[in-house]
Amino acid sequence: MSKEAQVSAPRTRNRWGEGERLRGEILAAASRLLSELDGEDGLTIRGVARTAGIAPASIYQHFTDRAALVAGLTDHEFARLHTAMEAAEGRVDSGDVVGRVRAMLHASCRFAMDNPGHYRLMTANGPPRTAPGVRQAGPLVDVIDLLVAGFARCAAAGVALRVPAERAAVIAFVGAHGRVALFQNSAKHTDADSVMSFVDEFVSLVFA
Amino acid sequence: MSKEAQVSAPRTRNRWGEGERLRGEILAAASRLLSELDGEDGLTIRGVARTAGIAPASIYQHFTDRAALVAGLTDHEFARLHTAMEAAEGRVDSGDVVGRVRAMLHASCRFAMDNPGHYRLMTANGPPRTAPGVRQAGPLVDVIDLLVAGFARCAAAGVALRVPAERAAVIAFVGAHGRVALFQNSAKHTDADSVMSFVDEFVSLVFA
DNA sequence: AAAGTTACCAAACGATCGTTCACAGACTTA
DNA sequence: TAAGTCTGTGAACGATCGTTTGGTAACTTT
Repeated sequence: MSKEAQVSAPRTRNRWGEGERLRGEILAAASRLLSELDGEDGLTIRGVARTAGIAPASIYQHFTDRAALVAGLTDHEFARLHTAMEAAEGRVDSGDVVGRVRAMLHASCRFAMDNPGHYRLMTANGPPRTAPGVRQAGPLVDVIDLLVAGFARCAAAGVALRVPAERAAVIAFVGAHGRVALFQNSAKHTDADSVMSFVDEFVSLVFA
Repeated sequence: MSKEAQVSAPRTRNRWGEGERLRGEILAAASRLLSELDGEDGLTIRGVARTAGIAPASIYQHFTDRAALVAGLTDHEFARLHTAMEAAEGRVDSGDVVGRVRAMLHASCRFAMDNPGHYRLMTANGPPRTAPGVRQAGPLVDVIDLLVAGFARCAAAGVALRVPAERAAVIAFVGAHGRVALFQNSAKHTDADSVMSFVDEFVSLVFA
């Protein structure tokens, strides 16, 4: 990886009405950059512009400032995680309700382990300000709700839970999250499978 | 918080042979700075010098560069956590082996919730490079070992464990860690007590 | 008192950063 | 063809950064 990303072609402009497309390219470039230099440092306007092959000024047509960029990137990555979990769930036979929950958790772990920089970004920054008293919202809660729904389907299918579905979802997610965090801190990253089985242990723990 | 920390007195020099003292002051200042501007950004050489009331150049007598500074700060904070856990354990009657483990976990959670910036710094950066094959070392493992010892003492005292002490320690720590991470992401930080009871739930889970 | 050591700082270097502003090329409409 | 709009840039601004260099004042030794 040299210092300069690439000088390449002076970039083919987007056509009319496709100005929004650059926004996606910027987010993709930021995502790529975050993979290489993990840690929120280095995620600079100029750096993103460099890896996207555009001028720094061009970013300001889509993001008002750097904070908006990282916020947009965070949303983007949460959306990726969300769809990855849904896709994983969809690949499991719909009769296997427990397997579907496990699949979602596995997908979540794999995402976190494959994208440590993104995961850190997603968990490091607090949620958007919400009015007090109202139901907590935000992308993280959406992810957990996915699990809540999964556990609720288990209960509905006759698989007994030791705790309410909401509680089970938090336990499983928290266990997976913590185990992955421990994984990130371990020098040997070869034991990815053990993370998965650890998560399975947590899941089987909430069933009666 | 104004931009300039304080211009105050031009600082009273340390006496002979007490040059090492500045090192501690630097770490303390860095710790303070990390509390106010949490997030590893802003933890700059110049910023630390500012809050310590010294010149940026003075830092280089104790830390070769910025990386060494944050490494030193990380060690410093891990040591703080370690002693906090030991102190909490010591405050519980030594006959109450389970209570001592719980006290350590509670202390760990409180530290993490009280010092989100420090906690992030400690968990964000991987461990120091260790030769492959050898026992994993590093401050994080030392903290977990504290829990392993605590659970082992439970087993030795006749309190049956469902899993080996090492496993129990990881489960409890991972649960606590994940729950705290979730807490950090929640907008309402008023439910600190619920974190504690959640952790207790994890602990009681590993006992037969 | 002279020499040496320690503790610390002022000033500057080059680099990078976020952000703004005026402007240019491609395309559409009139 | 002329005017207007959209998509993107080049160049510069002030600020901050990490780090180095060459010192100075205080203190200890001789």
